[in-house]
Amino acid sequence: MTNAQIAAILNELADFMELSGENPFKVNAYRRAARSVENSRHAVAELRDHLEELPGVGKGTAGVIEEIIATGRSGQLEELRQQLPPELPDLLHIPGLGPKSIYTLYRELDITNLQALQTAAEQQQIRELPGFGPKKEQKILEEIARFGKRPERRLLHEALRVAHRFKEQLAKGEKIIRVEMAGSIRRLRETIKDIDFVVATREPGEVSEWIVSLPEVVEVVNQGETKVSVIVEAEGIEMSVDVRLVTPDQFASAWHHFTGSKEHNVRIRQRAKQYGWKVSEYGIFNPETEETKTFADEADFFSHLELPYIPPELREDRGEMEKAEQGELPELIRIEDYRGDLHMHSLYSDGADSIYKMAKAAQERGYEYIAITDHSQSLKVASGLTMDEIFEQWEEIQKVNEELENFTILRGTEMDILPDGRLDFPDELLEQMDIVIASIHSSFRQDEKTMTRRIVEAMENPHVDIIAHPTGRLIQRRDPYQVDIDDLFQTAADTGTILELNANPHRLDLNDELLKKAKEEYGLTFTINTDAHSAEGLANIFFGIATARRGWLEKQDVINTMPLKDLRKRLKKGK
DNA sequence: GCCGTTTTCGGCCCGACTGTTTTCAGTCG
Repeated sequence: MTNAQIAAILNELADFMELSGENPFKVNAYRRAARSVENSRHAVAELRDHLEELPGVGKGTAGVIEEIIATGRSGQLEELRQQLPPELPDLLHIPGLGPKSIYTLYRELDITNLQALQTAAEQQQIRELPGFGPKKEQKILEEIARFGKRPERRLLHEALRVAHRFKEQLAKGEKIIRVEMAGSIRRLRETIKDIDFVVATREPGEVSEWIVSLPEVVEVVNQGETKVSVIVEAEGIEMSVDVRLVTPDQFASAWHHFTGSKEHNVRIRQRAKQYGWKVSEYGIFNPETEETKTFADEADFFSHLELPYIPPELREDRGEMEKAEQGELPELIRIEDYRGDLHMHSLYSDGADSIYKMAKAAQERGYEYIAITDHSQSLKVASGLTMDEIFEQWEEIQKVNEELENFTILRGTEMDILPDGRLDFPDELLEQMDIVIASIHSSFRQDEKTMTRRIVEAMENPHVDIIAHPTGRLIQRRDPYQVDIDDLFQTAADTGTILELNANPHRLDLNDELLKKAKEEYGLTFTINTDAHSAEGLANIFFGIATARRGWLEKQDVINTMPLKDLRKRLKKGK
């Protein structure tokens, strides 16, 4: 039983309890316990009688968790499933419908699923219910029509393209004093549901009118004095955008508030409460003086709560508040610390650019070195290199190296780990390489034992320096391989193998949570690489650094921050 | 159901917006 599986059952339990009108604080307690299980650094299934040490887990939820671990199920959940239609929680995904409305619809009209909801709305039955009306009925129909059409979440790189474009537009507003991104896009989460902006202005009414008139706005969802919600189309992508309008002196508080996360904000409010203050998007209210304090910037805001500045990427309530209180926040890696990209492809395999062009582009980015790591012979779909082609490539690398000043190209390979666990090149070749990356590109569906064995054996080879994209997931497209991640981390620690954070925005693999776990529990070292297939692809390092920061990585955790001499030493792995 | 440097009860983050009301409930972030 994984933490995620246990948490999923607790969350489902919370959904059903909410729908059956259970005390909201109780429902919230289950959600909190679920989150705590999910974020635990330990395998909760192994915790035994230490369950109640998890924050938000007490006697009651501990009992439920024990039952889930022992039987894989929850009697309470089964019971609720008997009492309520099993598809009812699906309706919670319809925007504008919450537990109260759904329960009313079920009780009064026997609506148990999406289809029944649509039929009832079309037959104008919903408008007759207390608390409902024609407008709500219409909105339900619109949301059903939209349901599943637009992807619920977009990849960060797509969302950022839309956000940058729309921000440029907003910045042109005459009455707009300042505009910044907030929400999950500012925290650089790997996927984004809607884009948040905070705008400072003294003329909110006028600005709100102006925003909805912008050419990128294709639909106005709602519009008030302090908030405008619209659908924006830019760069061929439609996304929902929320713009919050505040006065200039409220800006810092509002920016923090709308950056979230929700969970982080809860912790901030709880801390303020210890001083007897109330935090809102407008500032920090002191009931004794009846004054609302506003702030020059976010650092000022945090400092009023006697906290150091917490970077947006950490604001997830994954331990940042505790560390901030103790003055032990990590000094997160920055893009300026990055000296060279160690995983990229050239024309020799499936890349679009020559070695020279890749090197030149890297040099222009301020790098000191790169590694050319084309695919190996078995990966025929990507024109993997035979040994003879490798030797040819080395000659070209040497030539370009002589041509470029203060820059070094390392001889590397991204070598396939074959389905039976063998490596695609013999040791005699590997030992002549400057850098050897091993990775999986075939037989993704092997069972956990086979897959784990396959990767572990590759790490045990003294010439394999790096495992690329260690879980193989493609965000929202392909699940990770079945692999025992703790085995993998332990072997990396034992053998000195470096795990990659692949910066491709579709991969981001290892992800933020696994990075944090690998660092904290196993003390691993990482490499961040773009896996670029063209010179432009090198720019994706932005997403790698973003994910590394979300995974609490510091400069010293990442080999790409080392000077070349130290890097070469680190790559020896006891050879 | 959880929690406690206001500790075993009585709170639990806070405010905006919408659609339904005629003073507010439900939803959302």
